[in-house]
Amino acid sequence: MENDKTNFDSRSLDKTYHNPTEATLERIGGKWKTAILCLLAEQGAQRNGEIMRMLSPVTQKVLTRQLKELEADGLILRTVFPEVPPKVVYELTESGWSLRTVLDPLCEWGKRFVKADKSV
Amino acid sequence: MENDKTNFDSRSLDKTYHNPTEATLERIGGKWKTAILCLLAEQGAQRNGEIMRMLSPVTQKVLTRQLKELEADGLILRTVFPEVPPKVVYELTESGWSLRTVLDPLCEWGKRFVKADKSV
DNA sequence: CTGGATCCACCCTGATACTG
DNA sequence: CAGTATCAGGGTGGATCCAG
Repeated sequence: MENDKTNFDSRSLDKTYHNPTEATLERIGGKWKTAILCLLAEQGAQRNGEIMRMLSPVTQKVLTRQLKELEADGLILRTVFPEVPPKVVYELTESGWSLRTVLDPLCEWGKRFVKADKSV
Repeated sequence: MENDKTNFDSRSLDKTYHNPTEATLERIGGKWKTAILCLLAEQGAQRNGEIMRMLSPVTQKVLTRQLKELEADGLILRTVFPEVPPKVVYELTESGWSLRTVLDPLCEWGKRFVKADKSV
């Protein structure tokens, strides 16, 4: 009755993809995931509060979920420092770093598209 | 009362993106869009029925919507041949072709991830 | 052959309030 | 500071029937 949060890590087991791109998009497709990954890639390890501030209007709950999913997919590493007050740091894993080959073009194309869109 | 279908092309006007990647993902993020784009990139121009068969369990309505959105975003070109029976051909535009720089890494990473996932 | 119209169901996101 | 619980809303995919 409390394992209704683990639905996101069951997809990688039985899912059949029509296209390899689906596998990627399912992992970075969350609304804030690419922003998180880019942030960690550019700024290095960040605390929860830092990420929250950088992503402006994201709520704690949603951010936590995105982070948990990213962690479950092995893209980021979550480290808890046993201190008071609590301190949690997120950073990219090796697999997360390998996403730069995906995120960079994604970012580049987005910038070009938006620019072209405005110039019309 | 009949313009409730144009909601998908209004996002590019007022949307503020937290990250350039969002702009890209919003255009290729549909469930079948990457598959469509990859298909058109690899197989060239295709008819509606062809695409439908290639993407197996997609329904006509959903496929049509994805195609319309891709067309509205200027990624594919829709050509109607005034024949009986009707013949409609979809093909990539220049902008659509430029997406290969995004789709290729997306595809590559997906293949590697799935493979690594299974090898665990 | 191609595409529109409905109705439906699910998932994801978001707002708020609360806990350690 | 970090995370959870609950509830509500919107978007999106899907099944089916209908039309040119």
